[in-house]
Parts: sequence; C-alpha cells; structure tokens
Amino acid sequence: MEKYDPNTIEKKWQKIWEESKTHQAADFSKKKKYYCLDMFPYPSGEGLHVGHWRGYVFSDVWSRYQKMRDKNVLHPIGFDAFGLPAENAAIKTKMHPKTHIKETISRFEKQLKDIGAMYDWSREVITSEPEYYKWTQWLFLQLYQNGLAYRDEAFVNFCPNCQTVLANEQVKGGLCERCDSIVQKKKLKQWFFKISKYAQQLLDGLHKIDWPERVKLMQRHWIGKSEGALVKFKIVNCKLKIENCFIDVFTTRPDTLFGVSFLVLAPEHELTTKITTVDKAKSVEKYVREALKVSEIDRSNLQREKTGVFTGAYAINPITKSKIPIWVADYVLSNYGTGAIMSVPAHDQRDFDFAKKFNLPIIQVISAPSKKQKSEKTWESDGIMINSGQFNGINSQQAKSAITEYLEKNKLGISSVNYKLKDWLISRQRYWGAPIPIIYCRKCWELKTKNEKRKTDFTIIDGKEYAIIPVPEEQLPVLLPEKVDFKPTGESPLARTEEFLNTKCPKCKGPAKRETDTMDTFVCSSWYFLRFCDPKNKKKFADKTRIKYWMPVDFYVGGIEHATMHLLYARFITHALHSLGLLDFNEPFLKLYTIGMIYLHGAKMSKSRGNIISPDEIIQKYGTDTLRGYELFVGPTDEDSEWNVNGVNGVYRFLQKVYTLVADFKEAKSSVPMEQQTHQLIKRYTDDLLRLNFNTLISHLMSFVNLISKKEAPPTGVGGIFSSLGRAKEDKNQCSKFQIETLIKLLSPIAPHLAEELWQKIGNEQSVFESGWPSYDQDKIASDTMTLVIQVNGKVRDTIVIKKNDSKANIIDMAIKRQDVQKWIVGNKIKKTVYIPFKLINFVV
RNA sequence: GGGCAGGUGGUGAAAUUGGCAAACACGCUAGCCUUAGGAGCUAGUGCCUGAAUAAGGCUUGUGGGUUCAACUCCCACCCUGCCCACCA
Repeated sequence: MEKYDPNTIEKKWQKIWEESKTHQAADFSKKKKYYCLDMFPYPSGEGLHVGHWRGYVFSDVWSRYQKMRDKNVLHPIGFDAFGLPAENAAIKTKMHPKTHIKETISRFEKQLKDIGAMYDWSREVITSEPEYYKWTQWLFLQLYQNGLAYRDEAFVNFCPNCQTVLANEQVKGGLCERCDSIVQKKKLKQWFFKISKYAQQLLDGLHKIDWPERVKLMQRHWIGKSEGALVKFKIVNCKLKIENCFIDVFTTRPDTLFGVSFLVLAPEHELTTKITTVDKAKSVEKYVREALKVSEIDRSNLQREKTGVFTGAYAINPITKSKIPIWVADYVLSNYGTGAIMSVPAHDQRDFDFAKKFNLPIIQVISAPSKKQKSEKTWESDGIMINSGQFNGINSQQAKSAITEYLEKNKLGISSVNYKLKDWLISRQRYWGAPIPIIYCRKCWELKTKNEKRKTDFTIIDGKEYAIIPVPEEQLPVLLPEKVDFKPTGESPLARTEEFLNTKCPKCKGPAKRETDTMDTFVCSSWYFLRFCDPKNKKKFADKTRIKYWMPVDFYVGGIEHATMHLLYARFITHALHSLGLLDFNEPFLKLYTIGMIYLHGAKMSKSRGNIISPDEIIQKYGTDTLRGYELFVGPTDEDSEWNVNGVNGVYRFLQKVYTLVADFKEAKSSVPMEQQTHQLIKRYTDDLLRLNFNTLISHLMSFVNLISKKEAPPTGVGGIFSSLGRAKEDKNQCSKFQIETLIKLLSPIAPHLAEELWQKIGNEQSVFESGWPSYDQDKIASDTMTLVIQVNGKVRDTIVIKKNDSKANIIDMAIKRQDVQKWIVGNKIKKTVYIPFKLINFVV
C-alpha cells in the first residue's frame, strides 16, 4: 500500500504548474472570460495566518471550478504596499520602509504560493512601485482637472498617534481605525476627492450589483440620504450684508415649522460670532472655545447633559413671523446639514431636553393619538396638525409637502436632499505613500489677473498665496525620495526634504514648491483591479480593449471590514472614471462575497492576543491540500468560525483514504457499481458549489468515500445521505472508472495537487483541470423504489419501501396495515390522512 | 437609542427552504493491531426513564400562534455579535 505523501506531491505539481505557465490568463480568448479577484493584501511583518487563508482558498476553489467550466479565468494577486502599517513596522525595526516592504512581500509571496492557488503571478502589481503609483498620480490629476479633487480648509480628523489626518471612513466611533487613538478635530488645509457629488449615483448603483445585503445596507447608511427642506430664517437687527442675514436650516420635518421655538447653531458655524450681541460676546466666545476642545467621542456621548449659550440675537420664524432666540450648542453638528437647526422641542427629544434645561417654550403642533401621548414626552411620529394655522386638521405627512410648497411659493425655503457622506480627505502627513502630483508657484499667482484668481486655484502657505499647478502628465511619476527623515511629526516628512520640496514650476519655469503630503493608501487600492487587466502598460493606466475584455470583476472576495472604506472608494473612483469617459461601466464588482473571521478560543485571531495559527506549520505537517480542505470544512465561509486544531486531522485522514482508494483501485467486474449514487453525488456537490456552500462539499465526498469503502451492505434504513439508495455489495475498492474519475474531479478544486497526482496515476496525461466538470443524468438519480415515512399524529412510527408506480390507495393500505402503525391507530377513528407523494403519510386520529 | 445578523448535542456544524432534527467531522467510549502511540482499523455515541441491542418520552434561546406537520412561517420577549450613533 502506497502512502500519501503530500509534501512531495505538492512540490511536484506546483513546479509543473509554474513551468507550464498554466495559470497565466490570456488576454482575449474565444472562451468566456471570468475575473475572480481577492482583495489584495497589505504585507505586514506578521505574515498570513489561517484566517487570511480562508478567503484565498475560497476564491481559488471558485476560480478552479470556473476553469473546469471552460472559462478563461483571470485570478491575479498583488500587494497594497504603501501605507501606515508598513511604515510603522519599518520605524519599529529601524529599517527603511522600502527595504522592509521588500522583505515582507517576499515572505508573503512564499506564503501565498504555498496555497497552490492558480494566481497569475505574471500580473503581480505592487502599489509602492513607481510603475504603479505613476498611474495613481495620473488618476489624481484626472480628478483634479475635472474638479473632483480640490484643496480646502476644513475641520478634519487628526490622529495624534499616527500624526496624520484621516478620512471620515477611517474614524470608527471617534477612534482611529488603525490604532484606536482618540481622534482630534483640527482646522487644516487638505486635499479632498469629491465623493459627495456621487452620493446619489453610489446609492442607485447598489440596486444592480449582487452584493450581500449587509454590505449594501452599510453603504446606504453611510451615504445617509435624508429628504426634507432648507428653511430660511431672517436674522433680526442684522448688521451684515443683507444676503448674509439669514440662517439656513435643514430639516426633515417641515411639518413642525409652527412648533419652532428657537434656533441652534453649531459652535463651528461661521455666523456664531458674527451675530452675537455685545453683551453676550464673552460668554459665547468662551463656550465656543471650550466646545472645540471636547473630543468627538465625548461630544457625541448621548448620556452627556445638553450645554449651550444664548447669542443675544433673534430670528423670525418664516411661517409664524414670531421672534425666536438663536442659541449656540455643541449638540448641533457642524458637518451635517447647514450646521444650524430649527428646534422643535415638542417633537424632538434632543430639542426637548435642551428646552427643558434652558427653560425655552415648547409648542405642540402635532396631536398624537390620544392614548399614546404622555405629558413629559415628545411625540416624534405622525399625527394630526394643530396650532399650525391654515394647516390644522391635516395629517402631518401631508403637511410636510404642503408646508414645503408654501415655503417655496414665498421664497422662504426649498425642498432639499441631504447626505451624510462627506468628501474623501486623501492627503496624509506621512512618508510612505504616493506623492500628490501638485506644485505651488508664487510667480504664477502673481502673474494672474485679478478676475482669474479663483479660490480653487490657489492655496496659502505661510500667509502667502500660491497658484496650484498640476504636475504635467509627462513628468510623472513624482518619485518618492528615499533619503528622507520619515519620522512622523504631524508635518509631512517630505517638507523637510529640500531637494524634493524645491522644484521648478512646470508652467513659468520659476522656483516653486512641491506638495509634500502623500495620498491615502486607499487611493492606491481604489483602482488596482483595473491595472490587473494590463499590469505592464507603460503608456496608459491600462489598455482600453483589455479593460473592456476583463472588467468588471465577476467575483470579488474579501473581508467585510472594507464595507464603507475600500469598497466605497473603489466604487466612487469607477463611477468618476466612468463619468469622465474613461470607462464604459460604473460598477467595478458585480458580485461580492464576504469572508467571515476565524476565531481561536473565542477571540479574533491576532498577534497581540497571541492566538495566531500559522498555516506554515500545518502545511509542513499535513500539506496544503489538507489545510485548504479544512479552511472550507470549518464552517460557512461567510460566517465567523472557531478554529479546531484537531479538525485538520480529520481532513487529512480523508485525503489519505482517497489516496489509498485510488492507488489500490481495481476496476469492478460488475457492470457499473453505484452509478446512481455517483450521479447523485455530482448533483449534490455541484448544487452546493453553485450556492457557495463550500463547507458541505467535503462532507459529500466523505459520505461517498465511506460508502464505497464499505465491504458489506449494512441493514437498510441506517443513516447517511445515501441510505435510501442502498449500499454497495461489491468488495472493497471494486469501483468503476466513472466513480473514481468523478471523485477526483470533484475533489480537484479543493485539493488540486492531490487531484492532479491521482488523475495522472489513473492514466491521464492532461491536467484534471482541462478535463471538464462532470455532469449528472437526472434519470439515473431517480430510483424505482423510495423510502416513505409513516407518521401517526405527526410522529414517525415506521417507514416502508414503496415502488415508484404504486398507487396512492395501495400505499395508504400498505401503511395502515403495518404493525407499528396499527399499534397507534387501533381503537381510534382516522380523522384525516395526509399523503405527500414519495415523502410521507400522516394519519391523524 | 436605531439598524442588521445570529442562537440547533460535549465541540465545529448539516437539514434539498414547511415533511424522518443532529448528515459530515472533532472529541469521547470499547475492542483489534502494535515494543510503544498524540499512528491505523472496527463498532458505539443528542438527552431522560429502563438490565435491555425491549418499550416509551423529551429536544433546535424563552413564551405564544398558524398548520395534519415548524429549526424553518407569524407575534412578543431574552441573549450574543456587528454596523451606525445628538445626522435635525
């Protein structure tokens, strides 16, 4: 008996695959294309653990299946190599990020090659290579030239630990997504991408993509569309220019306009200081100063008591014409709506709390259904309008549009849509990223005529204006200099590098300064799937016809943590490039599959917790195929699962069993043993595969192998999925070639090395992956006899074997006569008989 | 506070979507083999009552409902995880 030696087999086949270039995808083919993509990893010094492997195995099984379905499969891999993790690790190990990343990538490459996946390594991309980031910079320029990238001063998120600003998406619950530090608000001049312009498109696009509902929902929430009205409140005794004497307010409840008893401005609101009366100036100034010091998490703490201060100013309610006070309070957010609200304490809990605390009037304008209303509470739902002049008596839902119409007619407001989605802040004060290809030129600014000086075209550095000059495309890439003191200080390390900072203006050829911030790594990863279509292209980000052939990605596999980061950014960039006429589709990923996390001892695997299982050791002991098998077997791939160290051995035992079964295989003398079961196996396996239930695939194979290695038929009715079909009576290892070939083919996506070896062993010269997917014959699955369950009052009392063509009356008669059935119905009258053909009979007594 | 998942043996889980709950594995028990076993093979293994391989009862978070029949559908509640969170 030969022994299963995974390490020899796996080395052998990996070498053969590599030498024959079998995994290289051909651009253009008569075959149908299939683009299956993993979210490419960022190489960290920690290496991959079995949790990371899960997704790679999953996508590879799917890719190999597609290949056996005769598709032209593109299954590429690369590295998201710029960014904080790499840079921080480099600082820690006192290495240059470039050297560090080189080492970690080569470690990752080895680990990824160990998977035995059908990656096309000839297309590998590394985002920190100039050949790649040249096009990331080019992308920036496309957006800039089309008004989709701009530099502006705003209150932004700053991580004091990472020493850089962050995008909204990278702040989770007031903490830095990377390092969990408390994020501070700072007013800074930064680069933004205008993702907000695409809010509606990004919302609409969700309808046409096959993504998990959970992810779509997260994106919908993040985009956060609200419909309502913008209402103008005129400021009383305003000393500003007349057009500035209004406070704009966004509300989703125009129906409550008669109930507005005061306005509240956010501390950051530009009018706050301008409208404050002299006698209140001191207290308002103090309040604003203190409010800006409070961190975002403290500020958004719901338990916190409301604070605020009166500005001394008043406004006019546009509909009631009554004079209402204007307050400042930090419960109003500056970055949502207009940064100012109309307060309706009777119908909003927050306004109610504020009104109670500062003793402000509460005006009820919607009557709640009598019983539901309690005196001390607000009523936030619909009801009948009261205290609302001509709108009294109608439903508050109708009042919404009626009042909005009234406002529009009288030029006091307009209906309006608001989104939570804010523009994407993409500049970073860190070293290890793609330099922003922008130059600031003082001379060009001075040369401009007065009416050419638009706000978007200049920036202020050290109190002086500079013209913003994009680096011309032919000068790309703007190389990231290597000799840099890259220690993060909150200011860009590149600003300390004179030879980078000082440059020549491409327009006027005079001395100029470079932008010294680098781009958020998420910019690099928001277009890499396009580069895989044509990774070596030196003239374009990718050739148009190649993109047309391969894109969009058919199947995208990765973690759910990117739901409102990478997956949103990549969609935005694709939508943007589409609107610029550079792509003829706008959704990059047709189908998305999210991988669940692997837990060990009830906790997420992580180095800091010390509960990491490394694939390397498992491979050494059991081989890659076993690990691949267990990664699937551990549980449903889209759910979190607990890793069981012993479970791996079960898969190993199974593969060993398959190996000996095939190695000792003697063709059966009898016609075709267990033909029916084999067809049934193909059906069950393929059905589960198509439903992406990969965790049950091996179970089916195990059941099948258990069945064919039985020596004798066990008594009928004993467990197992094939029990109703009877068992083999042939001697052990007397199989048909059909049976063995089917087994190997079905096993091949999961255990490709073993499958290739066994395929060769039974006399095939071509690869098993060229052999096509087995098909089943429905007629051969159907059986002449079936096991029918007999219930009495819903309880199983017996089973009988019936023939396909037995009549209903005949079957009921047979069933009723059974001893185990008689026992329960004797002496009772049968009230009802339920017969479900080929399934069961239920007698109700 | 809002939203979304999920809750099945000692463990990971399965159930063709309303039709035999616990497939397949892990673990455990017994036996065989072995100098030895963290190897292999064979058998058993949801829980309770029973000497039993007799017979019966119970069981999918809890409580109700619909149905001949519910892990599956409906209602209420409890617990766990995730996302968002003073978003006007």
